[in-house]
Amino acid sequence: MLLRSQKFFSHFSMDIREIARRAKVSTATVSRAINRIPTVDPQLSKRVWKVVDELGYYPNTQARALVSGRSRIFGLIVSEITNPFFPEILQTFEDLAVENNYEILITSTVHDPKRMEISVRRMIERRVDGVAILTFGMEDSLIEHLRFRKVPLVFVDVGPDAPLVANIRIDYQNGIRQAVQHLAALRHKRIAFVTGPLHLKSALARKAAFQQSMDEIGLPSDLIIEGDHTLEGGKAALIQLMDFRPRATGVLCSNDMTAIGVIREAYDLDLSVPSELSVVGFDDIRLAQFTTPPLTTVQMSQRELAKLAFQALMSKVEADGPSHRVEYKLVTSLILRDSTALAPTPGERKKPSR
Amino acid sequence: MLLRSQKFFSHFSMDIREIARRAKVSTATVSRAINRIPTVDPQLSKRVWKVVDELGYYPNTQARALVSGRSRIFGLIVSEITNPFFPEILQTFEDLAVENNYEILITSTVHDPKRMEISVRRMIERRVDGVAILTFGMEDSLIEHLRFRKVPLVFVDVGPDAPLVANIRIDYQNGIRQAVQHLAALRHKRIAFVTGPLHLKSALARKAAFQQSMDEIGLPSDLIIEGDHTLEGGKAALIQLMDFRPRATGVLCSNDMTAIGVIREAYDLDLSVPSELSVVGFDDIRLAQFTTPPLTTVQMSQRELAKLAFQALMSKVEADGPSHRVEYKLVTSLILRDSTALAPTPGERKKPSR
DNA sequence: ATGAAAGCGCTAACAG
DNA sequence: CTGTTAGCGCTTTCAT
Repeated sequence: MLLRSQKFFSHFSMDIREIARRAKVSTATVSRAINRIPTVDPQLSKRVWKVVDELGYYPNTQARALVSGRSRIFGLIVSEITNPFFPEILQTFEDLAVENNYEILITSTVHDPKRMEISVRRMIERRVDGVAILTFGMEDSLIEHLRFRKVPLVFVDVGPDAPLVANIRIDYQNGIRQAVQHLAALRHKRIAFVTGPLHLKSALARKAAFQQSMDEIGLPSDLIIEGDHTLEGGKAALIQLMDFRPRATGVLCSNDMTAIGVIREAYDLDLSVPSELSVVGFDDIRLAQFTTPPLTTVQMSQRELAKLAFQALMSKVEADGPSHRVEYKLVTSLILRDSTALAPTPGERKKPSR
Repeated sequence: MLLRSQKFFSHFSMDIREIARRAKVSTATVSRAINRIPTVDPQLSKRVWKVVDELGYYPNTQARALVSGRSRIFGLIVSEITNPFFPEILQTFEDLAVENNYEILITSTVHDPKRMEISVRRMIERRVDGVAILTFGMEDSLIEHLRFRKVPLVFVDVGPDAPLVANIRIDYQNGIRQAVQHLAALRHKRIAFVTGPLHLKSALARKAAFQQSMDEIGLPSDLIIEGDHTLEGGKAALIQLMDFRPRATGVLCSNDMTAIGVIREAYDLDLSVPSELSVVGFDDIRLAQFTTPPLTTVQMSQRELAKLAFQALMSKVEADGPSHRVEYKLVTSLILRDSTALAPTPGERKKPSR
């Protein structure tokens, strides 16, 4: 009671009733006007909007969500925000959220099973309208929690095949084939591959794509080193690679961080990139443009990926009928920069070892 | 009616009443038990929790927020998520959010005044409990919207001095002085500074700190080039710098991206870093570890900054009384990596121009 | 200590 | 086309 009377004095907590009163209409009409229901009399609508603008009224989304049963929030679960792969994705989600009047509930599992669990709980408590799961690997039981509550889901590569679950399949082969053929065209014969952690589907798929691409052009894919998608892994991989004879003159990496590690180790070994060693990455994170030299890499467009994911969620939410299962495809392709060059002629080394 | 009876069959949309029924208590007791109000009978509490766990009940945060008047959401407004300065900050916010049972509403203005406006609107509509504004520059009128609604705010460097507004002041001087003295100790006499966009307070402050630090040790600060905090700006700056005689042997940059641009241009000019040119950055973004060579830079801890911001908001929210104005301080300091070395001896150049 | 009941701010039947 | 009214799921007096 006291609270309500206070509102007469400070109108910083306006509600729809107050607007109704001042515009001399019912709350229903205010609601309709604000939601631009076409059937409202333009006269009344104008009156309502006038008051709304004058008072700086903003509808309370919580209340809306409560009654409408839709929060207009999408969850986004990533494995680590600081992984350079994700900021671009988040930005794209943000852009689309603004465009479509949603909010993003971002969550970062930091590879911790407990955090994943919390992550899912948070999504459910906030009653998100859908979740994009961009973490490489997640407990099935957690996914069940979401599916149980009929929350639309979208995965990359690893999603279960079920209703209300969309899947974005990455075509690794295309980009990796281009990379291999690019190196081959530069007369590289000894082309190595540094893998990611081999328990990840995506890392496995990249490796397989490499092998197939080498097969296609009759080159042996015997120079395969296991990495872990980190800079340190890339450094270690190059060191191992130096022991092989004949030496690799080109290295294709399972992701960009690995490639950056390779470049870094090459620098430490006084091995010049690209004149003595060509390096190709994968992902095309923003950082790839900023290395010295700028990295030739296989692009897997983060913007495109995010767009597909967002659209997948939107269509599941808007869809009334039993939504058809949809598969989305994302193609990869090579981006040429300066970390690749003609293979060095055998026997000739530009710099003597220091 | 129909809706309610459906719930008998599919319990995926449990509510507090259903829990109450099954635990044979009132909804009030359920609420109390869940919120761990100490006065509830342990017996009843146990009964409630049993049902809650069995049914996988998660309270509806929207409803909670509606009645409690607190959303447990903090807004975070940044200028661009893809700016490498921010992911670490967001991750820290995320960590603290999990710890304290909040959510983060992230918003990215992408330097667009319209987006800023939308950003503020979104914050208000979702009834956030506080907003951290980490965008360099924002319309006063927008800030007014938030202040008007008594939303606690925290700024970095640029906040107005008002109640409910916290401010984090950065001590640029400390780190920049260390950088200057580091270069001086390496016998650099010609030390240049590449500024950021000079309409930004933070850029101005860095430049001033440089000038003062040079003064302190009796070196002239005549080599100042205006940059724009981008890689391209850094490249352009170094080109300009090459015209000055005697040439600069050390360059301090207003941020890391600029420094990376300088390194990149040096590479293009076949000028070796650090043996012919020492480069120092500012911010210590993650990327700084990944450049070739790794960048010596002034650290402004993003984790620390984020922590201060989050705590500032928390304390404003929890505080009941008229909150005392608080100023937080963040100190900067030099991180040594490999982009700096002894100044080259005059007259001696290792490589002839190519 | 527990329960009944009144709302939080909004939308959506349902009447008129 | 507009208004009345019954909730959405929860917390919180106020009685008991």
